[in-house]
Amino acid sequence: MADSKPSADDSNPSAAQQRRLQMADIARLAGVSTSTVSRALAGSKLVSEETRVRIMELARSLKYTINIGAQNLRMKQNRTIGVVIPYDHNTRQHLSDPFFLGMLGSLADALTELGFDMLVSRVDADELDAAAAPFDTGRVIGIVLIGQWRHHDQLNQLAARHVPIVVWGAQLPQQLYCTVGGDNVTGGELAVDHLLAEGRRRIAFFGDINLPEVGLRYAGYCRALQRAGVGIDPELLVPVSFLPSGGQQAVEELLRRGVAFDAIFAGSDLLAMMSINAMREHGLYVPGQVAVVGYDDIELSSYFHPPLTTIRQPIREAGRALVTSLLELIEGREAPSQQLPTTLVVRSSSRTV
Amino acid sequence: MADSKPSADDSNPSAAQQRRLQMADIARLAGVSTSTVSRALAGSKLVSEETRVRIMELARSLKYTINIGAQNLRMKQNRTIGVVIPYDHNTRQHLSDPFFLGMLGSLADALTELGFDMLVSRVDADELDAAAAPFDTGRVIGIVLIGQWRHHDQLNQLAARHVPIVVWGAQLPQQLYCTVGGDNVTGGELAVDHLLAEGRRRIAFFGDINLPEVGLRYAGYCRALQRAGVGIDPELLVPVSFLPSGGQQAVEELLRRGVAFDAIFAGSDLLAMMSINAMREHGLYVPGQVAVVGYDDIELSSYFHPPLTTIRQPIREAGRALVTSLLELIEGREAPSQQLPTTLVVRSSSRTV
DNA sequence: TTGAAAGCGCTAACAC
DNA sequence: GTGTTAGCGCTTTCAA
Repeated sequence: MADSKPSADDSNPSAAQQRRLQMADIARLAGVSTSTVSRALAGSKLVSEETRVRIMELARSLKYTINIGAQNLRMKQNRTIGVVIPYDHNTRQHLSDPFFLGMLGSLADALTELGFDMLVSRVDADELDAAAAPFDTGRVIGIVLIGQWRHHDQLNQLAARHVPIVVWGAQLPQQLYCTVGGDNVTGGELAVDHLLAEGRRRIAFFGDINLPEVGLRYAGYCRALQRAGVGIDPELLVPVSFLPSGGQQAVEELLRRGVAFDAIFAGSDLLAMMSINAMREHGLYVPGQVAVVGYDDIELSSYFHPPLTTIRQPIREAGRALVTSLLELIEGREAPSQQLPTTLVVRSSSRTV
Repeated sequence: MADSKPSADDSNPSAAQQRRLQMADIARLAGVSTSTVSRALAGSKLVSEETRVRIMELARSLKYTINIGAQNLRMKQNRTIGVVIPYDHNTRQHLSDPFFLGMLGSLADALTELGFDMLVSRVDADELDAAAAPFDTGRVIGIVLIGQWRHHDQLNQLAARHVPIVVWGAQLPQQLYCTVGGDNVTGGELAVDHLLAEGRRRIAFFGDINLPEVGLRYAGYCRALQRAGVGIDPELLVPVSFLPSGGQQAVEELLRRGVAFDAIFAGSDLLAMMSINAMREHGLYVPGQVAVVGYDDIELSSYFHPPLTTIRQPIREAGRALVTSLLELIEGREAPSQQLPTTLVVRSSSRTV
């Protein structure tokens, strides 16, 4: 049934779609060869002004567009970038993290601006090999991966296979792949310096420090405390799951432990917000009794009550940086990992007044 | 330079990428023809068990994957869906609306589940024709468009051209395209019924009722008021821009007008949150003096303070519904527009207590 | 059971 | 300037 004459597919009565126009049709209608049409549409100088205009006119009036698949195949080119967001197999977690979604938006904007298409896929984080599938099958010429998690080794393997890939995340030792990420250590320092300046001394840290980025933020936390001559109390480190109830659990664990604290530095804005809510339920006031600093500066942080002090990750710049690094890689050039500056955004949640 | 022998591209010294493996290579290595490889990889019964296993083994060990572009061209198939999010040319607005981003995530999940790829593109809302580009060029077999805005006519034109397209939005008269949307009228009614039940009578409406969805929500607002025998005061209708300052402006306009109000029904959660903040600055307390109901039930609404009462739009179901309707359309079947149920989620921002 | 050959829709030598 | 021809990487008749 394939390889039949190029007749309309009338074997399928329901699909009343007229056969798609192709270059040969335009050529026939214009009384020229397909080569001429191809050249005309490409704006080649090899075809006379007159014919070119005529053909373009014709194509436009018939709403003919070149079949990109065929063109790509022939030209061995492609202007599609893959964006992969791993998901956790166990929690079957949906794509709802506001920071990741924001990054997706930022990448969409950056790619659109440069005339690239964006192919989004989700893969099981435990099968990160699959992240390269759109590249292996030739659908995309490179991949941006959002969500480094704990998959350093698998990412290294991809890079070793020469898959052009750029990862949003932390720069780690023995890293073969290119990362773009925020300056997490400085981010941690900024947060803690600020809290110290506000007179806080018992600063809890909420986050899973096994995740590279969070680990670095904790390192910044420690460094700032040490520099200020404030001891680091391991009791103040509270590991937090990424579940919606994480913030509540963390606050309750802290209370259960009976450790005194007058501030929280949370690994994400979402976590900070959940924590503030949990504390409110327990009669703890922010910032009066506990000052809170979040991380990311997602859009809603400024609308929160109290408006959230946070470490801003430059998400628009991040999108652009990820894309430009990837394009370097694709061109066969070096793309050094880079850290984007993080900044402290002071709002009410941490102000002692 | 093209059409050269299939030798490695060593004219480009920087790109050390070994030539991509292709079927012919596997065939040669296995000592069979490409036809056999093709059949083996497709799991055809026409090839002997033994050869098939041998070839699959070989392909896997060499990490060979079929070039999908070529396969699609030959088979005239394609498993990619386009998701288009128009942007406002004037404001050059970035993709950051939490509800749209959430929808993007939901679509990604739904498509992944069904084994489709998602090609995301942004187009100028004033050139909605461009939304069909990925379809016209054969990149995708259908399009989901998020953001109906005021572009009813342009969308109708696309549908008239037989572009398989499904739009998230309101169902309008003389509509040629398929929409999936929340039940906006009921949403408006639910919100207002609830506020009335809480004893509020002077309910302001924040939103641009020229947008179809918002207009319907306002219609629901009016219907609920009338049913309760409460008059509709046009002074209470406040048009709001989609700028970040929209909430603030709306609140201030209401105060400037000097109209009394004891409740606000906002066209989106974001708007509700901004309004609550603006009121706080003006010494108005929520829900004490003013009860507030939002719309969408974005993830952060429950973390807001006070937790936001809102009309929930079922975003996960929406993603699935959009996709299944589109697939119907692609199969040449009818896809009636549908409304998904909206529900009232009562939280603190509207409770009189 | 396998291979040779044609062709999906396009582009680019190469000839005229 | 324009047409002829070959071929991008794959699938599928058709013949053996």
